[in-house]
Order: sequence, then C-alpha cells, then structure tokens
Amino acid sequence: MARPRRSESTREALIAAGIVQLSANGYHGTGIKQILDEVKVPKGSFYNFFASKDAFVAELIKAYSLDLIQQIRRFFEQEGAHMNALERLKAITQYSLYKYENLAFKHSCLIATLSADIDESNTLCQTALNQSVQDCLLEFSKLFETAQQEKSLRDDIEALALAKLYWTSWQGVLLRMRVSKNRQEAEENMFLLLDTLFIKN
Amino acid sequence: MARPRRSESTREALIAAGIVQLSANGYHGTGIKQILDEVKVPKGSFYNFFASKDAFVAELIKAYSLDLIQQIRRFFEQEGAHMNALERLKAITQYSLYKYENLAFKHSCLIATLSADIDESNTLCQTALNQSVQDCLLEFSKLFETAQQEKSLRDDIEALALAKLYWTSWQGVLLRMRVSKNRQEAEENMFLLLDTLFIKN
DNA sequence: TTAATTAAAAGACGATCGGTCATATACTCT
DNA sequence: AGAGTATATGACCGATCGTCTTTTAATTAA
Repeated sequence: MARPRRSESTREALIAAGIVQLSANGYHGTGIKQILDEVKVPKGSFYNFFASKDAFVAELIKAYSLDLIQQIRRFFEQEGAHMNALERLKAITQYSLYKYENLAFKHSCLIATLSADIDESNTLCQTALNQSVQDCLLEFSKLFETAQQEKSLRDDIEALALAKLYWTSWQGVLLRMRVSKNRQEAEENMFLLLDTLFIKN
Repeated sequence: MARPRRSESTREALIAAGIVQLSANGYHGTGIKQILDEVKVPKGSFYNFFASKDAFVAELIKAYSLDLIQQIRRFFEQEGAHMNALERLKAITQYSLYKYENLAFKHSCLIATLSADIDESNTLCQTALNQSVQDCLLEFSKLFETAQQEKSLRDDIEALALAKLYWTSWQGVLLRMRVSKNRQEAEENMFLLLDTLFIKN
C-alpha cells in the first residue's frame, strides 16, 4: 500500500479564493476555472478536492459564516473589548460598510449573493445557507440581548426579532450598495435602525 | 421599397417571459435560449428585437419597475381606495408576501436578484437598476409622507428615509424568503417595521 | 530496488453560452 | 406582376461551462 502526499493548504486556498470570487460574481457568474487559475491549480485537480461545484459552494458557505462569526468574536476580545454591546454593533456595521467601499463595492456578503442566485433545486447549498444564517442570527441575537440588558436598546421587542430585522436589512443594504456604489446611503439606513428605531424613546 | 410585418406583441412577450425567468434565476442563471423557447421564438430572431442580452435585461428592469409602480397606483384606485396610506402600505406588503409564497418562493424581486449578480462592468443594467430603484423609492416615499400627514407614522424621521429603509429591508427579506421558504418570518420582519418601529410612541 | 498504490495533473467530453450571418420569406412599392 | 427590401430563421461560431476518463508521478510496502 501507499500513503501519498496531501495538500490541505491548496484546498484551503481554493476555498478562500472561492469565497472572494463567488461573493463578487455569484454562483452562475463564477466558473470553476477562474478560481483554479487564481490559485494556480490545474483544471483536472478540482474533483480531487471536491465532489462537485455544489459541494464546493456549500463548503464555501459554511466556511464563510464560520469565519464571520469568528471575526466578530475576535473583535470583541480586541478593539471592542472596552465597548458595550450597542457600541460593538455600531462598530461592526461601520467597519463592514467601509470594507465593502474599499473593495469598490465589487463584493457583497456571500450569503446575500448566493441567496439571490442559487438554483431552486440546489438543496445542498440551500441548507448550507439556512444553517449559516441561523448561526449568524444566533450570534447577533446575543449581542442584541446584551444591549437590551445594558438598557441601550428598547426591550419591548425580543432580541431575536431585532437581530432578524437587522440581518435582513443588512442584506438588502449590501445588495443596494453594490449597485448604487453609495456608502453613505447604506450607512443612513443601518444607523436609522441602530441610532433611532431600536432605541427606546 | 418594402414595409414588412411587425410583431410588437412577441417583443412584449419576450419581455414578460424574461422578467419571469430572470427574477427566478438571475442574470447568469438565465440563458437567452430558454426565454426564446418559452415564447416559441427562434434563436435568430432575438437580435432583431434587442441589441444584446444586456440591452434586453436593461429593458426588463425598466419594464418591471414601471409595472410595479403602475400596480401600486391601480391598487389605490381599486381595492385600496378606502384605505389610508398606512393601511395601503400594509396591504401591499401582505399581498406581495403571499404572492411569492404562492409561487413556491421560486421568484424574487427582479431588482433584488439582478442587484446581486449583475456584472461590475455592466453599466447598462446598473444604471437601469439605479433609475428603477429611484423611481420606486419616490413612489413609496409619497405613501410614507401621506401616512405621516395622516398621523399614522412617526414624523420625526423624514418620509424618504423611512421609504429607503422599508425598501432595502424588503429586498433583504425577499432574498431570505427565497431560501428559507418561510413566509411568516418574512412577515414578522416587515410588520415589525410597519406596526411598531415606524409608529410614534 | 521493485512493485503496488493512489493522489495529482492533463486534457477531452458533450452541452450550452452569447452572438453572427447567409439565406429564405413575406411584405410594400412601382 | 415583379422588383426591392426589411424581417425571420436556424445553422454555425468560438468560448466556456461542469464533469469525467486517462495518464503521470510520487510515495510507501515489500
């Protein structure tokens, strides 16, 4: 028997490149080839790593949401360590808006992009999307709950409901910003929620 | 000289079929062929009607938003004639949610779908999208303004800002609903805005 | 060192993409 | 009627799609 080489690193590189490409060009707008070229992996090698494009994209979704959640948590332990929950929410929102602006609005959230153009029959990616959204919502929901306990946010609406509205609005804002290329308008939308509507008065 | 036949009807049929297909499958997910087949128009005829796929899609966007605005206005003159502005807003929202549910969540708003997967370089469609969003926002903005004058909505936020948040949230909700296939969750999101956050308290 | 084993690479596969074009058709004019 | 022309048409183009089969090469067991 033989125990040949492995290359987990190129697999991860494919996933990283895939996230970038698909969050910019969507499922049907991105060919496998263009991802492989970027990582300098030959065409034929793709199916040594992934069973199909669908399986690949489903992994992208999982990796993306996991990374997103981890980024948030890491932010809490570092720059956001001294902030309260509402300040953290605002900081994350603001940071993300500028991030997309700096990428010339070419990209959007992978989940938003794929939710728009994934096939009806593609259950693999659909379940991955649903799971990812649920995970992200849970993470944000905890933030909103804390903010309520800190009396920063109105508490006549349950935290999960606030988180859901924040999330879907965020997705819509990202879509809009991709075409309008207008960060300020997006910002006004999100901070109308965070500065006014979500505040007890 | 010759003055040959015309077929404005097939052109309109192509646009109608295009809106259906593209709002379900997006720009890259929809081929010209599948639209032509549906209307029983041969391949070669397409370019007698439209200069390119991009030009075709740009027309779809314009036709879609125009029809959307017209549907809203028609609703005002008929079922919604006796309602005040807020009731109209809620009725339109509710009606649309059920419409997408009845289509098994296969479709979304054409503007939402295309905003997600239109190419960076496709300025034709991008300007069409921007113009359409502006038109729709103006229409909704009038509704919000009237609702404020009728004291149904809080007036410490300008109507246009409310309309923008409503619109982007709506787009995000549609994206989410397409994958979650859950009308109720979408409904809760939108009516959290219309029933609570947008109301003076 | 040799043979066995298996991942990686290469490239062909049929299908489909958006788009073009020569030809056939059908209409309006003289 | 017959000439002239705008439309209708489907074959066809090169490119690219996702996938699969075959070949190459690396690694280990014998």
